[in-house]
Amino acid sequence: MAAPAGKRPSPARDRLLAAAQARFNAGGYNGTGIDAIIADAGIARMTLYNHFPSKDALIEAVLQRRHEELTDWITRQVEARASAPADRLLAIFDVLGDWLASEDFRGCLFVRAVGELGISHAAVCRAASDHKDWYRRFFRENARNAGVAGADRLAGDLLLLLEGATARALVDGGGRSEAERAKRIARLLVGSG
Amino acid sequence: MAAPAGKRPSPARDRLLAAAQARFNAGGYNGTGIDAIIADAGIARMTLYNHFPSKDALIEAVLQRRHEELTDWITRQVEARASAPADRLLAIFDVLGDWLASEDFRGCLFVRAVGELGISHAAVCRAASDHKDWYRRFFRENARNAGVAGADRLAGDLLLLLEGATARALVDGGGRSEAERAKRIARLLVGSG
DNA sequence: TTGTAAATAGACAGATCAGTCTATATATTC
DNA sequence: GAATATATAGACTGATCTGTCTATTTACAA
Repeated sequence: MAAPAGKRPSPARDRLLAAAQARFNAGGYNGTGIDAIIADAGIARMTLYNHFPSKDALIEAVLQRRHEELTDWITRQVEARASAPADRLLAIFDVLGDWLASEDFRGCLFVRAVGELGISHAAVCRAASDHKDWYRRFFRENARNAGVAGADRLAGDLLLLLEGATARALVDGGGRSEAERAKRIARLLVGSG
Repeated sequence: MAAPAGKRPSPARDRLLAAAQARFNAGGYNGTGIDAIIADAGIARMTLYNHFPSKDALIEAVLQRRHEELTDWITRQVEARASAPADRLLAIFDVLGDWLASEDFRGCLFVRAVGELGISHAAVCRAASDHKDWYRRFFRENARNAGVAGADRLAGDLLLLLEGATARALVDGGGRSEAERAKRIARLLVGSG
């Protein structure tokens, strides 16, 4: 059974990344030990280090996995809810509401990674920046396709709203209503473009 | 020389809290060890534990200190920039810009504390919630005094903007322009009240 | 001066951490 | 069946962590 140690998919690697993501989400990065992760994943210690050279590398892989998982989910959810670009600009806030109101919501893994590890971890900062850029592109392209003037500015505005609702939901809960609040403001911005 | 161990001010206690705040800001809570803090503060290990029973208690004290420091500074800055309630609703975003653009800005210590320590630390969650509530009250009272309709809703909206700009600045920098972005949206919301 | 309380340096305990090593087991491919 | 590669349990290292203890020193107050 192949797998060049850290690249290709494998059952153990999948369980490892899933367990690590759940643990990091629940307990933070520095607050989560390797032992808890491998116990959850049901794998041996060396299996982790055969796939990843270090905990830092595992964190980066978790963020990459989270990026794909989250953007795929959002894309599917938005497409299922709206087809017109202008509608999709707002529909993403309904999807956001589902996430913020979900049981295990604990804020954005990327923002938290920058806050906790930050400065010294260039790869983590880049992963977070790339992830947020995905939303910016989502907004900008839908804004352009909707014929909205000032698509760049609008994209930045909507990204700020999305981030704001996420942070508010982390600290004080009420994720659904914070997402609705963001959506209402977004509608105003799209309309007054 | 008095000081009932953990309550009243003392030079050592002040230096300790200042050093702890700077270290937590730069390296996170779990990522910062006691040794680094006492070395920066230039105090003995036991001096810390004479003032605070645990690292957790120190963290809570740092958050309390930060709350007073930050809200005092914002109050003074806003009052120096605007006197009319309606103007103060927007002036706080200029003050925010100064903070987000400052050298050592590393996101909101309260949001980061919830993200990193969260769940298990009730006192930390409460401190963060209380801190954010200060902004909400600031917005709400100024909105009421400005005669704006729907002051409660507006307060929540402006708080979301403030939080969004802060998170955006942490991940991608550009604090000044993110604060200006939030201010522009805020102006729209205040106007369309 | 004498009494009281705080601050000091530094050793220490006990736990936990990331990461390494070994020897065994398992499963696939030729 | 033989060869190859991965997964396994678990011991182990060395570092780091929070928190404790002791013995000394400093400094203020009566």
